[in-house]
Amino acid sequence: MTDAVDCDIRQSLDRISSQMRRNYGESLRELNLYVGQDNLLYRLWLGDGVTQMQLCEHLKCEPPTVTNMVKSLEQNGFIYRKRDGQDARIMRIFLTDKGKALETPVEIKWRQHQEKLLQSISTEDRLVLKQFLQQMESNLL
Amino acid sequence: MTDAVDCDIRQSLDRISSQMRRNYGESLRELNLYVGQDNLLYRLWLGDGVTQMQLCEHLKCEPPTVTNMVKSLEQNGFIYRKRDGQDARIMRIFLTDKGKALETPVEIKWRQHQEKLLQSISTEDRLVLKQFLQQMESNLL
DNA sequence: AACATTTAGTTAGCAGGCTAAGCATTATTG
DNA sequence: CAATAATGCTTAGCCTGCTAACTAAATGTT
Repeated sequence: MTDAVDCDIRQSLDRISSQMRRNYGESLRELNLYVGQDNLLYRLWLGDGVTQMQLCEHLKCEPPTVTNMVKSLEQNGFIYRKRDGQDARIMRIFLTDKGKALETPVEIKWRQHQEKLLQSISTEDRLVLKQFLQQMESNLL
Repeated sequence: MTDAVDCDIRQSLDRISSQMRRNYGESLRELNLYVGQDNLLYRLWLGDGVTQMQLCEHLKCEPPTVTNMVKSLEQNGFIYRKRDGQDARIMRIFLTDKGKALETPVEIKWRQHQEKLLQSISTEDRLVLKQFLQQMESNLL
């Protein structure tokens, strides 16, 4: 009995995350971005000149992933890389004007997507839901 | 105010799903499987000789993805493909003994993973949580 | 019967994501 | 000071996942 419920929860989470990714990703294509790249840019909008290791931590992914994402974003003219003067191992990542210009349109898309996800869930319920999610999040560590 | 909560929910979902994928995927590597392949096999454990289109529907993904997954699983000896006698366009997918043998170990890993995710959440709370997730799921369609 | 359309899968090429291995460069330590 | 270790990043190769364009087979239509 409880098994059926548990099972649904895990599968439901899977379905939600993949559908979220699909929908949001599709929406981002209108800005010439791929899903995930917005999160890298988000870190840069908070502050430029960050190292790739710092991007790793923010994105919670491995260095090769960041290498690839940075390469793609650079080729599309959203960011540029500059070797650090002090430490020649370090690559610092900066926004181009094109990259800066995306902040507002991405935020709009993000809000739209969020609204769609949470429609018809009251503010109180959202708080309850948030608790559950935080619980699961810490369970996974 | 509400924005902060909403934002946390979306990000929380993202973090949970990627962490789930990482943890469960890592666990599946012990069985020589990649995350997602278990779901394809799961469909076959319910019944063999399914077409790739049916696998698409079950996995909720596009045909090329199934082509790749099937190729990989075939190369690793978990499944085999057989052209349909009636309709030569159709490829029917069958489990090998090696593929059949994975059912129990995968189920064990799945349960372990599920238990970890939902630990310290009561049965009643799980039901409430499930409602929220189903609401979000239908919101995305 | 001949042509057009739909269906099932494949291929190529791209994205995010991973591991393993390698390469500089910097820091540590004998 | 020289050998070693740690750090930051890249490359190669694999995974799921996508779209666009293709092939081959079955079905519809004229």
